[in-house]
Amino acid sequence: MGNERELLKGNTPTLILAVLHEAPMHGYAIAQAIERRSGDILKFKYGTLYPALYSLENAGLIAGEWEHLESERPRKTYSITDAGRAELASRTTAWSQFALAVNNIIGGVSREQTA
Amino acid sequence: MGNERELLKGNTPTLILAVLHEAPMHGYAIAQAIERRSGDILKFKYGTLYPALYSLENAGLIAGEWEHLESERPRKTYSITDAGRAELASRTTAWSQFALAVNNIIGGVSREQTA
DNA sequence: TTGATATATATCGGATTACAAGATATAATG
DNA sequence: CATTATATCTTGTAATCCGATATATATCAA
Repeated sequence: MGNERELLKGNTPTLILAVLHEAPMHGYAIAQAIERRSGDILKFKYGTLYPALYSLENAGLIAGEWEHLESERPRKTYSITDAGRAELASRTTAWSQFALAVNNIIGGVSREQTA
Repeated sequence: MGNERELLKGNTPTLILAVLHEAPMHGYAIAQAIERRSGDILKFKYGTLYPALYSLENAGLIAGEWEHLESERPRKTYSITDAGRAELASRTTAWSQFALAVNNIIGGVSREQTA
């Protein structure tokens, strides 16, 4: 029953939008950015990442463009769209409310532990 | 794409263990306690609750006992076990780390909104 | 040359999870 | 009598993440 991995569910699009909100990036770099910024707590798997990118692009929240540079593998760089920024705002609000609600319930437990 | 419901994924057992950590309760009361304490942000559905209770009982993290009171519907009251308390501690730690990691990534966005 | 490692994208199937919907049943209230 | 609140339970569906696998290039070491 120790599946902390389930915690990620529902937050993948939020995290992708959040890193693209600061700079356009290609898939591999997005995964690295999330890992680095989370202090290696969140590890993005490629079986999760790429389908999520297609879904976001399909929904018009991000826009991808292929780059064919010489002496490098072709890669697709994504940028956040206006719709994506609106979605991000809505999702960060939802996350804050959710996190607050969870803390209200488990708060007593963690207070005990640190006491 | 507006499924905040997915946020709950993986946290259901944590929330149940957290409320049972304070007092034994039967299923219906657990759902109410979570709703109330979350300020009505978290709404527990019974198709989620009861399977989760069986799973937790099966794993030895909670213990259920039927009460057959006169002039009342039979109901099953659950208590948290020692193993459940250990699991709760582990899960609250995992949650705190996860929430911190997410905030590290989306933090910039919410700071913009409140600025 | 060969092997390992890092970069980079992509797909499929399995497992887990939450929820909607519906069934069942009692007590209290209008 | 009808409705609402209480209380438990099951089934099927949809969503999501991840492991595994495949492809392909560049670099570095043995």
